[in-house]
Parts: sequence; structure tokens; C-alpha cells
Amino acid sequence: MAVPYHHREIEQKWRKHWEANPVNVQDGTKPKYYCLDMFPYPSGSGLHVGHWRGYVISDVWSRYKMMQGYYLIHPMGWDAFGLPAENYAIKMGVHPSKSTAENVANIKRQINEIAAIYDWDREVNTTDPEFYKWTQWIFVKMFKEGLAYEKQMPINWCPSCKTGLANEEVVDGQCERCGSDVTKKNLKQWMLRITKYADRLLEDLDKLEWPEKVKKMQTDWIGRSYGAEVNFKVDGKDESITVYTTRPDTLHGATFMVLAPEHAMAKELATPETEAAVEKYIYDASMKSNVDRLQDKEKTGVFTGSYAINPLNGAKLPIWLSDYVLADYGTGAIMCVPAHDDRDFEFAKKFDIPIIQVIAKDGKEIENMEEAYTEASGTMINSGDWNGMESSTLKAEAPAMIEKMGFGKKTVNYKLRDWVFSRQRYWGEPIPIVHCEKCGCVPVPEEELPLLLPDVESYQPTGTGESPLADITEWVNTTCPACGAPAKRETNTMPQWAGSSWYFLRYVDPKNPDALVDRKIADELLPVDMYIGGVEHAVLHLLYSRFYTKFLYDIGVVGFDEPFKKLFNQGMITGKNGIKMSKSKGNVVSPDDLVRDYGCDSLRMYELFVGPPELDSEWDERGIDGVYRFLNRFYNLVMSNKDLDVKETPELIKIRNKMIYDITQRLNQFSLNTVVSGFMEYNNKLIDMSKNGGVDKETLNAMVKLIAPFAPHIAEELWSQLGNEGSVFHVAWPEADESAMKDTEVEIAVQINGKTKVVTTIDAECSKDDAIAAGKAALGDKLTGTIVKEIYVPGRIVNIVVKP
RNA sequence: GCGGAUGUGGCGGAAUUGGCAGACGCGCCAGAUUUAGGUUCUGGUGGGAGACCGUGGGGGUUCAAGUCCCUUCAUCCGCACCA
Repeated sequence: MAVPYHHREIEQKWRKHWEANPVNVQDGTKPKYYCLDMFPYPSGSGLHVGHWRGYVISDVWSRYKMMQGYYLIHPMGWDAFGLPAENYAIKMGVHPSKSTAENVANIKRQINEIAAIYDWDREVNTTDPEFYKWTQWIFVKMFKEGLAYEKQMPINWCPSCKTGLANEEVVDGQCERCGSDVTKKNLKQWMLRITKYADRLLEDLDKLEWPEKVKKMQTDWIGRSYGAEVNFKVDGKDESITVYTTRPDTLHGATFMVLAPEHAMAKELATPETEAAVEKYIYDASMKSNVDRLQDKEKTGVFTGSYAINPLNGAKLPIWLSDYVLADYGTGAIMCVPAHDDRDFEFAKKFDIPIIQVIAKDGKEIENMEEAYTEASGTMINSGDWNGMESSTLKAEAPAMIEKMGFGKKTVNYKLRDWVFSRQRYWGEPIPIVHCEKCGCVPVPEEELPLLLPDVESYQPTGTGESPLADITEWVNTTCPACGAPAKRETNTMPQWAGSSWYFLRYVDPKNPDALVDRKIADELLPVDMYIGGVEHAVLHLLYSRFYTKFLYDIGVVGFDEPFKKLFNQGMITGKNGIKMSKSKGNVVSPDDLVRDYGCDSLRMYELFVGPPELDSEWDERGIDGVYRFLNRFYNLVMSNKDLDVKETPELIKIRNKMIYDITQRLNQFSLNTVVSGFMEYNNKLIDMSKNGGVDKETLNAMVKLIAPFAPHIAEELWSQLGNEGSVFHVAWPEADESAMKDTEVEIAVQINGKTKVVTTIDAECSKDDAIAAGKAALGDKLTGTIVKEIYVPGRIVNIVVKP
């Protein structure tokens, strides 16, 4: 007789019970485990089944860690400042403070549907003045340490969002947020000196258990390279041009020089004959947008009419201008070795410039060179004193040699740029700086923080490069904290990344009025052990957080310099044909109906069952039936056996221990999809056992414990139905007795020449000879020809190799 | 262009790391229960009459290859003139 599984009743019952008796009791005597989700920004469109996945993964992992005996820290909060929230507010015509509060309430309600065990006592919101007080405090500290500074420069500007952007926020020349083409705008900006941390950010990646993909992305983003700066005298002038090169070994092969059109010396190098062409080229380059410049792969350039002298051999090198040289990398000028660089080769071919090979390929000089030889391996040729040296050795030694010879120096270069930190928008933390005519930039005194964001009616971005705050004269006009003279407040706000760069620290001490985090508590509960979220923040949030943490470590706020020990990137749940779920595509699947029809437990398990957690998975609505049926059968298995008082048998003991072992192992490997299929497999086995004498309570209890992190409601219900006291989440994770898992007999495949012919059963402990004999017997007259070799893989295969 | 990931039945995906390919589930087929439909239960389900053939394609190593090596194709992602 089937006992109906009423998921709605069961889930409501336990939801209510847990509200009164929280499962996650915080016990500081146990070792801590901090499992963190990337906190969401409170979007207006709510959660879809894709959002569920990350939260389910982290909740399963959290509950597992809790049952393993850890003091679990599993907080949640809101990344509520910034462009997405503000753009939404503008679209809806509501004040961002209002829409943000509404959206937080809505998403919190939706997140509660997942039944995750968040510590709501630790909840933070980046727009809360008690929170952003510390966001501002960090900025003041950085200012005092010289890490925050003002600079006038052309920055990335999004004409649609009407604000400056950090390099990290520009993707393919477009705004990361809205997709508009990014332009340049010359603005006075606050910058954070993240480049000072470049080496540490790069080298400490080794300490982290992060996906290699993310580490690689950060490595490439930081982009460290070793080389030399070399000075070239301009022929007939006193000045010289400094270039940066990673291949000083090829110095003899330089046949021309190229400067970026923005280079400070570009104009003055022009001769009367070339002046017009040079000025036109510089002007044209300045009119090209970022996007155009990225797309035009065909090399262009103009000869300045001037020459540089190769300091090594005195060769006269024509100086060109071309926009394939970037103004803001290295020195904005390069020496060109067409024989050994693809780009220089292309340029030299196009403008008919000589090509001199200085590294032998396969020991020879190449006749009719058709492409550059870019390997740093081979013997130096055509290189004066350097002839005969190995190029890889020379590449490493040349910077020091050049330095000794007095025309250059050893250098390191990075692609990483300082972080453009100010935004010309309303919805962010005000930058706590006062501009005084006499004292310059003066930070707001720490005891006056937070500097509140003024409540205004008009918060639309101006587009002029000024923040909307600039219009609020009564707020802007203030006195200098240093000298008391009339002064003006900084009106730019911080980017959306400011709060998210350190929020995970605040969770462990969320209400502390005197410190960002109490150092003692920080030492006990931080850093984050497991961080779960999407891969889209690889060079944004994850890089910024590491930078902030290192800074806070340096000033003694925390005692560790990496925030996230482990990182897990869950794959995306997509709609049909791998299309990203979005409102505009109309392919969003809402979890609400599924929870109503199948229950939270079914949806949680199905979110995991769809595929490996690290890969993208297409959502197929029909599949959830399978999980739902499984929970029904499992419920019936327990309900129909719980009062039978079945004695455990060797067979049951074996299944129970194998089940514990298998499930735990798969869980430890984070193979959550196969954990779910493992439950189904063992459920089927136990149903078979149930039909042949029943299943004992110990085994049922074990399975309930194992399934608890995945399907908490049904587990709690069955735990109590089995007559146990208290919550299943407060009992220890079961351990497998490996000695009880051994089979006495095993099935082996019997093969001839590697092809399976029959399957037979043998004693698990039997010797090689016995196994082969048993295999031959099982083959009978299928075995013909001359036996060449006999192979036995214990417990698996007997293979007889024969010749006809 | 450079780098990375992926490729297995009608579909989602397993495979103890070189040892019976297709676990588990969806779907489908047949049967049972039901007044009937749905639910539930039982059995079947890679292809082929067959010997055999089958893990994107081709080659190789091995007693044995989805797994290792070489080569090639397709899709997706990241970076993109960084000297």
C-alpha cells in the first residue's frame, strides 16, 4: 500500500518548525566553516531557476559541513548600491532607496523559498549607513596611505550610463553594464593604486584553491612581463626616445622605431616635409573610437622624417608613428624587429622596410622570409659581439648587460592599470573628501563617518562629467576639516564594487559600531573557506576583493591576505538551446510554480541532477518528474518499513556501508549530480530488499541522514517518523565501515583477445590461477586456438589472448 | 590570431582514472491495477536478423582505449596589436 507523500504539508510543517527552532545553531566551540554566496544585487525581476542553483549548491555544502561538526557561517546580504539598482529606479521612476528596499524584500522572500539556512542575524546591506561608514573608512585609510589619489586623464566613459568606468568594466570596447560603445572623456578622477599590489596579486594566486580558469584570467589581466627600457638618441638632436622591449636579445635586428600617435614627442619629430602628414595622422588617430581602433587590424602609419640611432651598433632607424603602438603601455614607443615579431613584420612588409634576421632558425638564415620567427631559441647571428650566443640565454641576460652599457635598464611591466574609482552618479557611497583651496584634498575625519548620501529628488545623471550631487549646494558647501575655511565636498560617488570588495568581512561582526570587524572575531571566523558564485566576476569583484583584503591586512585590520581560500564557479542554467535566461528572450523559468507542484525538496534535487555543477545545463522541465517520483518512492520505503522492526542482515549492512561510502565520496568530489543519482540507485536497491524481508531502521536512518542536506524537509519528517528525537541536522554525518563493504563473490568479465564473451561469478579472494581457470571453464568451447597470454585484473576481468 | 573548455543512445548525463561503455533519470514500447484518462506498479529500450559495429573524424600505443599519444573537425568561453 502506497503512502501518499504530501510535499506541501510536510514542507510547511517543517518550515514553521525551523522558524521557531533554527537548525543552524552557532556553536563557537567547534571549528568554523565559512561558506559564502556571492551576494545578489536586488534586481527588480526576481529569481529564476538559474539563480537557485548556486544557492542550492552552497546550502547543500553548508548543511553537509554543519553535520560534519563545524560551526557554520553561512550569511546573506545585498549589494544594493550602484548602476544596476540606480538604472532600475530611473526606469521605474522611483527613488532608488525605495525601489532597492522593495526589491530586497521581494528577493529575500524568494530566497526563503529555497529553505537555505542563512544566518539572517548577519545580514548586511551595502546602502546601510552603518555599513558604508566602513566602506568610506577604508577609502580614507587608502587616501592616508597614498593609495587613493586624484588624477586628470582621459578615462573610459559610458555615454548611456553617463559615468566613467574602470578598465575592468569595459568588455570588447563596450560598457559591461549596458553594452554601449565606450568613449574617452578627460576627467579629474579618483584612482586606487591597485598596481602597487600587482606582484602580490599575481604571486598569491598560487596559494588559492580556485578554478585554473579564473587564476589564468587574473594572471593575464595583471599581465606581468620582464624586459628592458632602451634609450635611442634621435639623430641630430639632444633628445632620446625610450622604448620598452621584452626581446632585447634582438636589438641588432631593429630596423625602425614606432611611436604611438599620442606620444609626447610625436609632433616635434616631424620635418618640414612630413609635418602635414604627421599632423593629419595624429588628428585621425585621436578621432578614432576605442572600438574602431580595436577593429582596424590593417596596419597604418606615417614616417616622421626623423631617425633614431641604435645604441648598440649605430644603425640609423627611421621613426614612424602608428596606432598599433599603445600610448599607455610601456613607454608608448617601441623598437621594431620585423624578423622576429609578427606585427613589426607586417608593418615592415607594408612600408617596405628592411628585415634583418638575428636568430638562426634550425641553425640557418631564412631565405625569403614569409613570416616572423618569434621563438626565443636559436643562435644569434648578424649581432656583432653577441653572435653565437643562445637567444633564450641572451634574452634573460640582455637587460642587465644594457644597463651596464649605460643606455637602458632592466624593467618589469604590467597590463594592470590603476582603478578608476569615481562615478558621476547618485546611487553610491559619497567619497569622503573635502576640497580646500589652502589644504587641498582633506579626508572627512573618521569620527564624522558615515558621510551620508543626501536625500534628493533629482538624482538623474547629468552627463556633463559632474555628479548629480554637485547641484546640492547646501551639501557641497562645507568647511575644511583641517583649517576651517570654506571648502567644497567631493561630489563623485564610489563604484558598485566598493561595498562588495569587503562585505564578507562584515558578516562575522555585522553590528560592530567601533570597528569594521573586531580583530579577535576576524581571527576566529575568517577568512572564507568556500566561495560559490558565477564566473563573471573573475577580473572584477574577485580581483578587487583580493586587493582590499591585502590592504586591510597591511594596516592590521585582519590577519590574512587572501579572502577566499576556495572558489567554486557554478555553471549557468540556460533555456532551450543554451540561450541565457532573460526576460527579453521570454525563456525565464520561475521556481514558484515548480515549488508549488513538486515541492522545494524536488526542485533542490533537480537543480543538482540536471548536470555537473560546474558546467552550464539546459533546463528541461520534464526531468523534475523523475526526482519527484524518487522522493515518493523513498518516502514510501521508509514509511512502509519503519514499524516492521526488521533485523539487519549481512546484505543490508553491506548496502548501508557502501551507500554511505559512495555518497560521501561523490559529495567530497563535489559531484552533486551523481550524488542524486546515487540516492536513486540505493533507493532502488533498498526497495528490492524491502520486498524480500524488509529494511532495518539503521539503514533507513543512514539514508535519511545522507539525503538531509539535499532534501531537508522530507529528511526531517522521516527522521521524526523513524522515532528519532531532535533535528536530523544535529546528528553526525554517518561514517562507512569499509570492512563491512567487502563482497565475498564478484562478477568478472571473461574476455578473449579483449572482447567480453561471458560473465561469471568467482570468489572475491581467489588467486590468479583459480580465476583464470574459472574463466576458461566459463568460456567452454568458445575458447579455441593457441593461448598466448593470460591476464587477470582482480575482481574485474579475465582476458585470454589467443592466436588462431 | 593566442589560450581554455566541451563533444558518449531520441534527450540530460554515468563510467572506481587504462579493465564488461551507456549507471541514474527523461522519453518511448509492452503488460498489470483503475469505469476511463492521469497516477502507481512490473518488464523492455544504443545499432544490426546475425557474426559483429559502436564514445565528433582519421591514425597510433596496448592483452585491453570514452580514458594515453599524434592529427583533424565542430561548438562555446576568455584575451585580443601589451612590443
